[in-house]
Amino acid sequence: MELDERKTKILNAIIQTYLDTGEPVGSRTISKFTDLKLSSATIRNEMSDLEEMGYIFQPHTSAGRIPTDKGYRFYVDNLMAAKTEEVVRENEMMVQKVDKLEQILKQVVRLLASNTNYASMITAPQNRKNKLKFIQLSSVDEKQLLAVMMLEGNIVKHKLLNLDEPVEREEIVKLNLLFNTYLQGLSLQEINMELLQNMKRQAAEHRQVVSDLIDTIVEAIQEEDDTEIYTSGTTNLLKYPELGDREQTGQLLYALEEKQGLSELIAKTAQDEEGKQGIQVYIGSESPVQSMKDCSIVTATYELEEGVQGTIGIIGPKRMDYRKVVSNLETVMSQLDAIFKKDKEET
Amino acid sequence: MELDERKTKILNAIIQTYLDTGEPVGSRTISKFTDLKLSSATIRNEMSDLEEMGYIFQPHTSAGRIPTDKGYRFYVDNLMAAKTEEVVRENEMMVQKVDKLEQILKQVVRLLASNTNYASMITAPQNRKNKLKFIQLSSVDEKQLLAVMMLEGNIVKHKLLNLDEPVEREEIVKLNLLFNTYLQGLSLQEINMELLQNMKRQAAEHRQVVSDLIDTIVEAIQEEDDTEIYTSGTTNLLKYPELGDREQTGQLLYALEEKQGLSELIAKTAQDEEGKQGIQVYIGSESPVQSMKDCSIVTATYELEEGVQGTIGIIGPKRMDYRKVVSNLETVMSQLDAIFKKDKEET
DNA sequence: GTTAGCACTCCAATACGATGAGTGCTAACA
DNA sequence: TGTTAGCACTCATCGTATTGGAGTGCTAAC
Repeated sequence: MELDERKTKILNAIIQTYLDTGEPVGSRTISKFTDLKLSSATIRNEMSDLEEMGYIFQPHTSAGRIPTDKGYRFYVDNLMAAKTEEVVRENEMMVQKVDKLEQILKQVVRLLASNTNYASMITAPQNRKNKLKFIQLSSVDEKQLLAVMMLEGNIVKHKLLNLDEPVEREEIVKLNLLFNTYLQGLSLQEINMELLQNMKRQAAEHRQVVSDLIDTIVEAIQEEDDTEIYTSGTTNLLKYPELGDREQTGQLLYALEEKQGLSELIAKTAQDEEGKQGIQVYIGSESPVQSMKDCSIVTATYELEEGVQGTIGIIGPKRMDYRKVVSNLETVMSQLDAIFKKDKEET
Repeated sequence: MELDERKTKILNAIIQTYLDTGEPVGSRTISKFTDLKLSSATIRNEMSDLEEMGYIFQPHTSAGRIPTDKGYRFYVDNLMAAKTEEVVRENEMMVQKVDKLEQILKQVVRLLASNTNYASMITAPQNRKNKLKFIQLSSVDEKQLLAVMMLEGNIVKHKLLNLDEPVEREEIVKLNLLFNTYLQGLSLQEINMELLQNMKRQAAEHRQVVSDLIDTIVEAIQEEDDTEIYTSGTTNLLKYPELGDREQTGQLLYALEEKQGLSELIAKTAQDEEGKQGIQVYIGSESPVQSMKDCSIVTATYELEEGVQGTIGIIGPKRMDYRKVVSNLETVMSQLDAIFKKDKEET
C-alpha cells in the first residue's frame, strides 16, 4: 500500500491533534477539523489503512488512534518542517555571558527546561581535544603542590599533588617554565610519551623527584575527567501521565538524577552527528538509553572550540512538541555560538 | 490529664508500629504485641485520652490512630534514645578521602541517601570565616588575569579578571607578593577597608590600574558565593505515598531540584545549633521550609575548620526511621571529622 | 470511491452491597 | 475504681453490576 497525499494529510492531522490533547483521536474529530471534506466513515477506512501500515495504532478496540514510533518518525522527518520561525520569535531567552563555563551551562539547561516544560541536560565539553593555555604550579606547603591549568575557552582545572619529598621554590619556578614551554598550545591528547621523554631529558639536571613529578602532573593533565553533566526540570516529567505510574516515572527520574546512561546517549549523539544542524531526534524505542524507551529525546551538539564539543539534550514524552523543542535548541545553540565566538575574538 | 507510664508505653508502641507499617494502628494490635497485659478495650480508653491530649489522631472514625506532630516530637525527645548503637555498627559506609572537597560532599550525600532511602542534601561550607592560604595571580593574556585562591581545607576558588589596560609581567609578580604578604592567613571577612588602604599605599609606586586591580581582586575574594548545595536520592521520596499525590510530590521534588528554601533551612539550623551533637529534628509543621510541611527533616552541622561550617540534611516522611537517620548522620559526621582533622595534621 | 446507518466493543464512571477493621459506649466484673 | 466483654455503629475498601458514550468495522446504498 502506498502513502498518498490524502493519507499523509490525515496522518498529520492525527498526530497534530494528539500532540495537543494527548488523547486517542477518533475519525469524527479528524473529519470535522480538517479542510479535506470527508465523512468520518471515509476517514475510518483510511485510518484502518494507516494502522495496517504501522503509522498509528489503537490502544484498544473502540478507542481512537495514537501515533506509533514509526508515525512520529514520519512526522518529524517529513511533516514537521514548516512554520518554525514564529515559534523562535517568542523565545525571550537570553543566556548571559559569565566568566565560568559551568555557570553558562547551568543557565542553559535551566532555560531550556523552563521554556519547554520537559527535562533537559547538558554536558560540559570533552576536554581531550582542548588546548592548554597555560599551567601554573604553586607550592601549598613543602609536601603539596597545586597545579592549575587553563584551557581554551577559559576552562580552569586544578589538582592537588602530594610530594614524596620537598621541592625547592626555584625548582618550582623552573618547572613552571618547563611545562609551559613544552605544553602550551597543545591539546590534552597530544601530550604523549615522546614529549614526556624530552621534558625529562631537559629536566635531567634536577633530581629524581622532579622526574616523578613530571609523571604525576602529566597524569593529572590527562586524567579522564568523567564529564560533568547538568540536568534541569526533571520533575517536569511527572506532569505526563503517559510516562507510566509512580514507580516507572520514579525510575526515570532516578536515572536522570544519577545521570545513568546519559553517557551512552552522548556517545550515540556524537556518532550520529550530522544532518540538519546536528539536531538529532530519538523517538521511543530509538532511544539509546533503556530507561527512556517511552520518551523522546532531542539532542544537539555545541562547539566551544574546534573539536571541543558538548551535548545538549531534551527529554520528554513521545508526544512532545517537537517543533518547539527544535526551535528552542536552535535558539540556544546560536546564542552559545555567539558567546563562544565573541570569547574567541576577545582573545 | 497526665502522661503516666502506661500511657507513655502505649504511645511508644503506637508510634513504633506505625513507623514500621505506615498504617493506622488499632487497639487490638497494641494489646497483642506489647508486654502490658491489657485488653483492647482498656487500650481504647487510653488511646482516647492520648488523642484528647493531642499525641495521636484518627484519620477517620473507625480507623486506627496515627501520631500527630506532637506525638512524634515526644517520641524523638523522650522515647527514641535507647539502643542506637546496634544500628551504627552495620553501617558499612566509608567516605573516601579525595583531594577535592566537592567530591567528598557528593559522596556523603549519596551515601546518606542510599543508606536511608530518603532524600539528602549537603551544603558546601560557608567560606567567609575561612582563612586564605595563598593567592596566585597569573596572566592569561594582556587583558586578562586569572586569580586562584586557596583556602584552608584546600578549597580552591578562581576568578577571571578583565583588565582595562595591560599590566606588565613584573608587576604581576609584585602584586602576587603584595597580596600574599598582606592577606595570607586572614579569613575572608577579615579583609577590610583599612587593610585595603595599606595595600594601596604600599602599591602607590605603581600606576592607577594597579590600584583598581586591587579593588577588583578584593571584590572577587569577598564575592558572596551563593553556597553550593548538593542533593541526592530525591526520587526516594516518591516511594512514600503519604507525601501526597503526584502533583504534590512533584512540587516537593521540584523544590529540592531547584534548591528552593534550602537556604532558609540552613539558616534555621545554624540558629538552632546546639543540643545533642548538633543534630536537629524538624517534624512536619516545625519545618522552616513551606514545601516540606509534610516531611520531617533531620539536620547536622559539620565543621571543616574553626568556624567554617556546612549543613547536612535528610528529608523524609514524618514516619521516617529517626533512629537510623540520626545514627547514620552521626557516623558520617565522625568520618568527616576524621578526614578534616587528618587534613589538619598533615598540614 | 464515498457515505449513512447500525451493531458491536470496551473504557470510564457510577452506584450498590458486602466485608471487615476499628471505635465508643454500656454494663458487668474483680 | 479500674478492667473487660459485648455490641451497635461507622466508614473505607473492594468487587460487581449497570450504564453511558465514544469509537470502530461492516454493509448496503448512493
